Amino acid sequence: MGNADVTKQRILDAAESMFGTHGFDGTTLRSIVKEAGVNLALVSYHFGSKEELFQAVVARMAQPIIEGQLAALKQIEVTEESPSVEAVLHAYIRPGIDSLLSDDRLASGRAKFFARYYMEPLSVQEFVDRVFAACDARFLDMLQRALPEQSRMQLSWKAETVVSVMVLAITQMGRPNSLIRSNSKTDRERAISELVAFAAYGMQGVSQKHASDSEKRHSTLERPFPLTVPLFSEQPIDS
Amino acid sequence: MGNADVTKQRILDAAESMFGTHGFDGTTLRSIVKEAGVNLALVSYHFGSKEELFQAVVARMAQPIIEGQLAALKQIEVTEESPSVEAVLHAYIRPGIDSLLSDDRLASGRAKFFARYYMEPLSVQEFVDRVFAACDARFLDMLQRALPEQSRMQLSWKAETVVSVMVLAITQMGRPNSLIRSNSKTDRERAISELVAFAAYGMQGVSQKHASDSEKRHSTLERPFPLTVPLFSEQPIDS
DNA sequence: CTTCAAATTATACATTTGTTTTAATGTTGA
DNA sequence: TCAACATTAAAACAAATGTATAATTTGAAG
Repeated sequence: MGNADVTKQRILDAAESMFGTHGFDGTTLRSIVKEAGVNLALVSYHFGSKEELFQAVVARMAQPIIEGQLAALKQIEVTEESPSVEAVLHAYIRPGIDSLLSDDRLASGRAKFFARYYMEPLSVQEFVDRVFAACDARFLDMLQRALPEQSRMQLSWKAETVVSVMVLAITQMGRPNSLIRSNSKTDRERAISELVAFAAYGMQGVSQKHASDSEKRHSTLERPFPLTVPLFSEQPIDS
Repeated sequence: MGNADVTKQRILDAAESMFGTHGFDGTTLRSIVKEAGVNLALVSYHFGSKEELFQAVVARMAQPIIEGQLAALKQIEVTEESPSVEAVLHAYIRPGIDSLLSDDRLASGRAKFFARYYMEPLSVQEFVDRVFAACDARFLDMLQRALPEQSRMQLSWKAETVVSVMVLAITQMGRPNSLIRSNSKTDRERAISELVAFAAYGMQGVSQKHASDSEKRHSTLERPFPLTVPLFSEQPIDS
């Protein structure tokens, strides 16, 4: 019935906040149900176990992010022949920021949760990786098209870095001297712009010392700017 | 006596690994003493409590990092009049990477621990912040000298970002497509160079949209490259 | 109103946890 | 040798935890 769904959402809300603040092991089911204002047994009843509840929280949070990212990537595919680094990064970063901060009531806990589960134990990390794997792979492909001169390995660790930076920004939101001062539209927009700029510049950074590595021949430092690299390689991203 | 110190180090080693892998709440004292091969009561005997043991682990790990960073910063102060962004970042990143990965036997667990406690609950984070506060403040001051046109707020969140990126690199060490493939001197050197390059470029990135903010007047994008504010000799920061 | 399955509650239970204690044994320097 | 420190073993304990169960309430269909 409809009322059961309300209860499930209440539990998910509380779990999201608690898991984010105290981690998986540091969170007790009793603290969750207390914050949710429901009975302890309802967790088992609706979700089965603590672990399944955790997975439900991840799934609920990941869905709008992934959907937004895929939509933005598709938008780029159809509108731009050769996407710029900024465009790709923007397509990746904006849905993350917007989704995580959309619900004012949940923004803080949601940010903490998202940040935390990137550092959780292997089992948790692998689960999260699986959830985002398909979307991240497509993002990486697009990034490769925008930066064809960089090796896959370089792009890979830099892409992970972008995620980490984005998560950090959300986590620190509201703290003094943080990038996102408040969860307002204007602050979010500025943050997205700055994050994209930071990441785009960083992506272009190639070590001089080891620039003669096996995988790459050119250092972007040796070439004139523009960040935006013209691109002809076709290979459309399949569906 | 001397033997007691050995025992304490054994406990600290095991605790470092366990806390890193499973977090504070996810780690039991019994698992620690089992891995250390000592008796359970010795934790209370030598450290008092689980929390005090944790603090001891943090202190032991932070000390060489902070010492290395301060030494490198001092080196810059005396040798260069106007330090480059790269030099400052190098002074910050190298001691972190080197210290954390110096002991092969502990490298993996130490990296995990270091990465994890940046995402731990408020109480833990505040404790860690206190440990690194003085050193980080000096780093930020030096960075301000290298990038005088950027606001303190911008430098602050970007500096935090540098830490996060460094930690991420260490955490992912050894994984496929990660920046640090193995804990060898050459891989470390390359990683440091690439991290510095990434961070230095990112530091220069300033959002175009909001470049007319109250705090800053110039966008680095509007100026001709070079990233490097005058830098003549990249002399090795030895140890 | 009755019925009945879904939803919720209160309670119980077995485990694990951090911590402490007691007793015995080992180690080391004076 | 003496004495202080270090280590081990075993046990105990209260508190907290995830989970399971039986009882109760709810709400809508018949």
